[in-house]
Amino acid sequence: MSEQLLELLNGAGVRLTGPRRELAALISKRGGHFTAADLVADAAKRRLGIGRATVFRFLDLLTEQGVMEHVDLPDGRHAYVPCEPTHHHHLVCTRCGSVSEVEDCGIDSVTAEAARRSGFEIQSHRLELFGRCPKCQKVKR
Amino acid sequence: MSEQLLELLNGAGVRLTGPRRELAALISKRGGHFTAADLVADAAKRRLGIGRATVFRFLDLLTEQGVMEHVDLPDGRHAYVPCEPTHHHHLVCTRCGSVSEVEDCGIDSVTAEAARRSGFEIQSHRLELFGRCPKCQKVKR
DNA sequence: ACCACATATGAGACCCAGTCTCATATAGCA
DNA sequence: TGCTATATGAGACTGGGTCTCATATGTGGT
Ligand SMILES: [Zn+2]
Ligand SMILES: [Zn+2]
Ligand SMILES: [Zn+2]
Ligand SMILES: [Zn+2]
Repeated sequence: MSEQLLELLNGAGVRLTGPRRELAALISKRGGHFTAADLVADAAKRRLGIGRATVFRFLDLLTEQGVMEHVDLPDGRHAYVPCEPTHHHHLVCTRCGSVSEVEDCGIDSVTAEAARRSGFEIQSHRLELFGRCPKCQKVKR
Repeated sequence: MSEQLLELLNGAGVRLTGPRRELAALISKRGGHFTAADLVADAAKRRLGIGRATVFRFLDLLTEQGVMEHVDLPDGRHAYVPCEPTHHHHLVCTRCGSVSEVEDCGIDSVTAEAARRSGFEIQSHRLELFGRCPKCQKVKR
């Protein structure tokens, strides 16, 4: 899992440093979305002396490479989620935090219709879906 | 324009105070999206002695009443946009900042399809569209 | 018109996410 | 092994937003 990340970075003319390996491992161990503070805390707990700035720089790097994205949770928090470098949208489980990805599933017709009605020329869009993953649906409310 | 806001607040068991009237006027004068800092600056410029906290409290109040929403601009900035209290989405002009609203235009079928494929039970979604408004399309790049 | 009291306000401390700077360390390559 | 571009850590700094608390004010009842 974290090998994928490192392999990708390797092929992008980027150095494979100690802190980056460790952060990649921490991220893949989380599996779903997380906040920057979560990652910083993870690193602190393991007493790897990784600085705040390095964490943010690494998140930026992954984002540039297209394997990480920002998501604004319904409660307003700002989270990061690892993902594939193709255009897609996120399904975020509001209970356990797991994230699935979906391709467009026809949203292009929605944006086209919105453009037609409004006269806007649409350049980009952002769609996020929030709910309960299959596992969490089985848990009693 | 700002009368609408005040009228609405009046009907919601909320006090019609001086600062609220003034802020309502400033907001309606802006017309599109704005940041909290913009509003604070507007108020400061007029030397109404309105405190930061009051501005944020008023924005929260309007949000609770459903006539204001948060939008995260593509550049990551956090903006507020006045709008109708029904479910809808925003078309934000990235050049002049004006905002249009669109109803769902068929996004329900998109979310339904995503739910079917993923097994998620979808509770809410967020869709934002960014582009150029009709006016700004006429401006040379 | 007045009062009483719940509610709203302003000032400023505070918190948290994210950025910047700069001196030091290190990966990758000759 | 050594050189150099690149990455790092510490900590200052910024900007958005919240909290506290003493004071002010809208509003409903008289
Ligand atoms: Zn779940
Ligand atoms: Zn899409
Ligand atoms: Zn809206
Ligand atoms: Zn425009």
